[in-house]
Amino acid sequence: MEIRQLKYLLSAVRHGSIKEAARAHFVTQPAVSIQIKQLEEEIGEKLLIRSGRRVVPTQVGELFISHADDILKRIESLRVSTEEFKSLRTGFLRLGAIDSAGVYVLPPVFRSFRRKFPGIEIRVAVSDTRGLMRSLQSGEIELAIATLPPAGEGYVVQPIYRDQLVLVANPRHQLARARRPSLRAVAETGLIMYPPQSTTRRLVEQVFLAAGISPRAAMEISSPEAMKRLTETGLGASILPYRVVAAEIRRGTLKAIPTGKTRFFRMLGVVYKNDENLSPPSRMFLKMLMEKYPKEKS
Amino acid sequence: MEIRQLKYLLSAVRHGSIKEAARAHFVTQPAVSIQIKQLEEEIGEKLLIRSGRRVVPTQVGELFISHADDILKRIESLRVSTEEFKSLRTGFLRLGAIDSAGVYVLPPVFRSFRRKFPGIEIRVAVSDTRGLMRSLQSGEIELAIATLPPAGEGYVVQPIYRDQLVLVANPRHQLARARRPSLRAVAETGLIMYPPQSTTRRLVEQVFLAAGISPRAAMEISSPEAMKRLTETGLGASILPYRVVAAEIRRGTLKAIPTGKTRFFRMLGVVYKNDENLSPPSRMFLKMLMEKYPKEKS
DNA sequence: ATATTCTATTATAAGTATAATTTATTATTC
DNA sequence: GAATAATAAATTATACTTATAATAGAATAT
Repeated sequence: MEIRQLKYLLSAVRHGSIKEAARAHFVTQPAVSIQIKQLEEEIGEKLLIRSGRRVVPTQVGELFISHADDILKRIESLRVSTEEFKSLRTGFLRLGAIDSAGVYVLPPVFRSFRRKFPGIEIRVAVSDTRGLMRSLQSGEIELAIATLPPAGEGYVVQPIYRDQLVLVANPRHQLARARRPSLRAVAETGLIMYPPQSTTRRLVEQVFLAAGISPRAAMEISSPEAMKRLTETGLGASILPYRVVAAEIRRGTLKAIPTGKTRFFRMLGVVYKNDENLSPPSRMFLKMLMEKYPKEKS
Repeated sequence: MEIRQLKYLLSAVRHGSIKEAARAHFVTQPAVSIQIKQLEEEIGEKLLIRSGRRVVPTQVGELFISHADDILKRIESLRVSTEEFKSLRTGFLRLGAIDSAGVYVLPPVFRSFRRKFPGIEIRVAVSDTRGLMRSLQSGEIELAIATLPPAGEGYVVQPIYRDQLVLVANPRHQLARARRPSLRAVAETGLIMYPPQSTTRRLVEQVFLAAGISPRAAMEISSPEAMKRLTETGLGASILPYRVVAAEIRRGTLKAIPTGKTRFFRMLGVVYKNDENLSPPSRMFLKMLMEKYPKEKS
């Protein structure tokens, strides 16, 4: 049984003529005759009664056309759904992001994506870079906005945002009262830091290590918001994304401490498995993301 | 888009492997690879992610398999329906019925069944309910039209006909001459009854027992026609299906004796093992029977 | 750990077999 | 006798097979 045969049969019954059915499908009359005959042979029953000027379905023929009509409609519906999917009218966008990307980098892109493709459901998983890479590997998400460089091979990595980090402390903290504390002084004071596996933690440590200093962690916690609160409380200084603490600095509850020509920063980037297998929504989101944050040098 | 392609795709996803899908369809691996690739090219989207050891569907792939599954199920259902239809062109309908069902309930259904399916041979075994249940159990018949409730478990039972029973006697019988005989008088007069194992006998006895009376059997015989003849001869009164004695009452050879508010009746119903295993002719007969005698309350 | 086989799976290429279609013709029916 | 469908033979298209290459995990050694 072939889709073609069902189409021809349906057409022949609808037109009441094999000749017309053939014309409707842009084939010759024998093509239709043969296909219908094959179908009849396969099921072992006559489907059409050729009564001279018109062809009419037998009882089994009736059964066939009612089912066939349904089947062909469903095939058409599959076609339509696929087109809708391709044209981004429906579907899912599954991505993951680190905390601060979810808060500062993505929202404007989400907004314009939503406006352009209101039918697509956006699902964001927030985790640290390591967790994101795992989700990427397992296929839970197709895109990850993570701290660069991510661990793992075989990924496409595109930097999108240079995230400035800044040393902050409670204004009455000893570092805040110093004129311009040395890197060594900062290291010895005890910092509130990201956990050891964190990419940002490693980046920060590398800056210290380049100066031959090994920083001491007064406390470790993974949430930047929590780090901020603890720092405000005066538990220690911390090195945080500028955007996370910008409001507090303005308000005066945190003080930005100058670090001379030593600059802390991290690159955020989008990571994905490979171009070929991205779903249309992911592909589109990636495009819009790159337009918003044109390629940065890492 | 071809049925074959949908089958291969579905199979590849279900097995998580193109190789296995090929094996399941008794073709070589490239056959499946190529067909899926063609489908992908036709719709312009990747359907499978070939990630080494396993293949997994893309988002569009998911969409496809859910629709494809449905489409293939419907094609299968068309096949099955056709086969069922074909099998109604020839074959046997084997059923059993109690005497009065064979005479009064079934004939109109037989008539229309015969007209619609002239190629099917109808074989009716007439027996009492117990005998019918045995024949049902052994597979000699697939349907039984019996007195409810039938003994035995694991049967589907559908009531179809409320069979009114009536007390009759020869007009010169002592009960016939009484104004309105009491139930006790009837019991003591000695009745011509069905045999003790008969369902109808038990139903009748229950009515007497409910009034604290135990009826006496003047004679026991299993055929209602015989009971009727014996009653006409004046051998005793009997409680018989109204339809069996309607003509005799009209003719005056039997007299219907009023029993006040005590009403005798029995439910007739169709009994069968279970829906799944019914042959197409039986299924069709059952359908026509239920149309003729829409569901009754027992 | 890292690099290097090994193994299992999928993709590609070329040839073959199968099946669909066309052209030409014959049969059927009103 | 006009119109339509069926059949036959030839052609074209396409699905499949065999053989081989590419690829990605897993296993093994360094």
